[in-house]
Amino acid sequence: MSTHKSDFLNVLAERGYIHQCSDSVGLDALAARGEIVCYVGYDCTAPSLHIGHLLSIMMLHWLQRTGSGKPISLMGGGTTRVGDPSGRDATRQILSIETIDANKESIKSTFSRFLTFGPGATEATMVDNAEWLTRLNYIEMLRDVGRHFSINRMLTMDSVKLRLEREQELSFIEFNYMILQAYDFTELARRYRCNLQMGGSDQWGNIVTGIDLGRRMGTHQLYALTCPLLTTASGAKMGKTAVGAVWLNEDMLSVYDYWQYWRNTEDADVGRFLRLFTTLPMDEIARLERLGGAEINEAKKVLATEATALLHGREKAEAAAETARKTFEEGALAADLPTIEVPESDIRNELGILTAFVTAGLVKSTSEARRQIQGGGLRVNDEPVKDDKAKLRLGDVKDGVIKLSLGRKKHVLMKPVQ
RNA sequence: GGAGAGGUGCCCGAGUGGCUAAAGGGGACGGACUGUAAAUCCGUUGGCUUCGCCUACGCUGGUUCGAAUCCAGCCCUCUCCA
Repeated sequence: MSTHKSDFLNVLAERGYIHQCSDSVGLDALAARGEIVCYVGYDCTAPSLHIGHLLSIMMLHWLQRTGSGKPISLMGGGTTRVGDPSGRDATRQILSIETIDANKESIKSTFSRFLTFGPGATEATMVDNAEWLTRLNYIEMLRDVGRHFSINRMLTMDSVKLRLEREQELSFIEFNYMILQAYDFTELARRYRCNLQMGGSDQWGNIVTGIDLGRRMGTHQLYALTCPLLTTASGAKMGKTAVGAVWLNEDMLSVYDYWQYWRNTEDADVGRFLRLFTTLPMDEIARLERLGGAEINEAKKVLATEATALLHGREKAEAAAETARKTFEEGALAADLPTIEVPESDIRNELGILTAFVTAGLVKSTSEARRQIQGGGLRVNDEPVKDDKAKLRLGDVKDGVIKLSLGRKKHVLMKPVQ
């Protein structure tokens, strides 16, 4: 099964991370000598990375873990000001510099969970391309870099071509994105002897453009490695939950909800996700994958706990598992469920059921609450709500809380406080 | 700058004066069935102090008893031409 010389490529291959590679033989040789310096770029378009970024982070993790080289996580403080058109139908909203900087700060912490930072040969580094991109001079840039780009070829790149075919606007600023990303690659090659860029399969064009630019500008040989764009077995894009995107920052998605996301994996995805999103040994994964029928739920729990432990730490992951066990398997009240506090006087004065569910954040509006009641989707202390004029009273408080539920899976505890 | 096409709810898309809170589809949410899965079936999908009221079809005005639908101006997108 070991088709490569290096642990790095063997691990990536057997776990299913590899989509395309510009030169796997050449890259394998570098990896075997531990000479890879690899970067992945992350745009700062939101205050948190999400589950879609996880694959490339895991690849950096494995690079470090196999001792094959040095990971660099590049914050796109500069490129985010331009906006990547790849995989986008419409122009990105141009973000303010303050927003980008705030996002950048908020994203950074995620990496320390997966990578060890430091000056060593296999220790990770974090850089921000604003550092060099914002200092570029337009005319110099055109002369030194721009002359290496052929518009003819740029127009054939998917990120550009798709826009044009769909008759969606592509602004000049976006058109420049790939030039900046290509330039980043050469800049990192110069500064850190970076020789590999990884990313999602939608980044292939941008990365290969960078390799090309490197050759024309006389850097050492550069390599590209992309991971597949993930969808679930039934074809849906990954990363959506009831709550919204699956964020990696804890303040945007609770550990419990993150655990739940993995727990609800489709049967057909369990093996694949165990390989991609946990670091369990392959034979253990093979064993879990063989579980059939209802037993596969055990594998899903392992997946959830392992994946959560990587991001949030084992202690929190196990607490989430325990909360889920109490809630689903015992039907008991788990104190760790999301809790909101309300003044006790509100409940003493009888809180309207509609308002209560809106306050708890389970529904967006009282109208939605009404509809959910009609459809039988709201419960108080596990009893279905039948009347939209019902009130919460002090008598509903059990063990200090009132349990509000939307559907079978979403629960919020309402806690009266003085 | 000129000519033409177009801007509808989360998205796609029908609708060319009242029966339109706006067909149909997708997505999403809920219910049933299960295994906290998938598939399937059913329901819901603007807001509120909900047997009523308010807000909504790019924006602003106008015509009309009545406008998403007609008129005027403006903004934006696309195609062709200069």
